[in-house]
Amino acid sequence: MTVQEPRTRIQRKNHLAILDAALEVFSRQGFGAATLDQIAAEAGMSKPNLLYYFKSKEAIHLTLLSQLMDIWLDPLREIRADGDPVEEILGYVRRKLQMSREMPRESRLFAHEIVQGAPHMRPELESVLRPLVDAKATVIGDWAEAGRIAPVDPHHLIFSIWSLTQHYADFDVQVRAVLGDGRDPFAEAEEHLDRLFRRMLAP
Amino acid sequence: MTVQEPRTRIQRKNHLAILDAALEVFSRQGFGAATLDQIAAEAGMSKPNLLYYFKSKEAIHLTLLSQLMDIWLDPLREIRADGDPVEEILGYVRRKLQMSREMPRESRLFAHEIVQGAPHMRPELESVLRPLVDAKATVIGDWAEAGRIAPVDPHHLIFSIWSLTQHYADFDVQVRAVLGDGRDPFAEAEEHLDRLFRRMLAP
DNA sequence: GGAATTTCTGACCGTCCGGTCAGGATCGAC
DNA sequence: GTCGATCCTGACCGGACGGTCAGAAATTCC
Repeated sequence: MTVQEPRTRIQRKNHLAILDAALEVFSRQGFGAATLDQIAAEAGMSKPNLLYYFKSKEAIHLTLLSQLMDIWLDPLREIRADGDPVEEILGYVRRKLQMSREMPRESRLFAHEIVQGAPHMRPELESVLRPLVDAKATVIGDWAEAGRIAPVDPHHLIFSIWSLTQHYADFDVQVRAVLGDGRDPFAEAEEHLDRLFRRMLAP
Repeated sequence: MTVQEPRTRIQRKNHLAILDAALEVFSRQGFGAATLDQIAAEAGMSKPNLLYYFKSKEAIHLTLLSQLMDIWLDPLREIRADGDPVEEILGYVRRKLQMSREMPRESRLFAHEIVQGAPHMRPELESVLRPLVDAKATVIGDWAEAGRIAPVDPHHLIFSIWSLTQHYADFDVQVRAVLGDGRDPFAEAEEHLDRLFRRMLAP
């Protein structure tokens, strides 16, 4: 980011416009295939003006990714050790599926980054993602040991939740091609996943 | 493809070398971000020579994708209506997970294509994927109605199998970053998914 | 209303991209 | 061993790319 804390009204507006346009383009095409001209056009400004606000294509991408990591993990942070185990995990599933529905661009941006080997995010995977997952895995592991949910590998349970929910955003085209028109993939997914996890976790 | 059925020994060798190199590069970077120079270098030949065998970058990509669709669906085709329901579905899960382990490049190539909205595969999703999935969904639906497995939406069950197994190939970097060194994600996944689907499907 | 600052633009640059081409090297059949 | 077909290369092309720059337009502040 060129400017750390946008001061003027115009700066705030254009920063947002650029980041939104970049999210649109990066999530559709990936970082490498996206072009500054596309982003500039999507944001309704000229390329040099775009580069007045962000010093490079990479800078835009990094800003998006760093904002994303926090948003992405919030639903996981909400899991409470003192809640009802099944309902806590099911709540997490529901929140994650809702994010796939409401923020599919963010999901695809993340997918692009990881599929390509996380060239810009590897450090944060280790320093931010892993500790949080480990903490919550401990909570889940304790629930399993106490017999409050069925025995399960907590890390792989979390992977399962990620993959099952993000699938509906990242592979949206495939899901809709298979289901055909006139169906609501996300509504069906909510019921399906609710059933799946209730069965899986019932002690 | 320039040559429909490679005749000479050299043609066969170079075709394979190019397709393997292209799979490597496309699966890492996606179609748009990959370059012919990278593919040529990976295949150990010059760019003009590469273009002697395939008439364009797109032609290589399309060849890979059309080969992929068949390989990809083979495990699904193997599901037999006259087998034991739970074991048939678990066999499918196992075969699919094995593909993630042994063919992660193919998995990622497919992921890139779908995440980007399937610009080259949309027709085949409708004409090849959907009919096959519908057929197998009918089989699974019959099993559920007969009470031989628990009630489940067959299409979403198939989506679940896809997402849970492909996750270990496509998001390999993330899985390993979270699990840390010295673990075998695929071995753990096999046990985890076996448990998950047995619980989910038990009548 | 005018100076200072911020915002914006058209023209441009070097590089890399997908692809072409003329011709040279190599191979296989006889 | 020679001759035609196949295989391969260096040099090159037009276009698109990320990014720069000098200066014009708009905004802000007094």
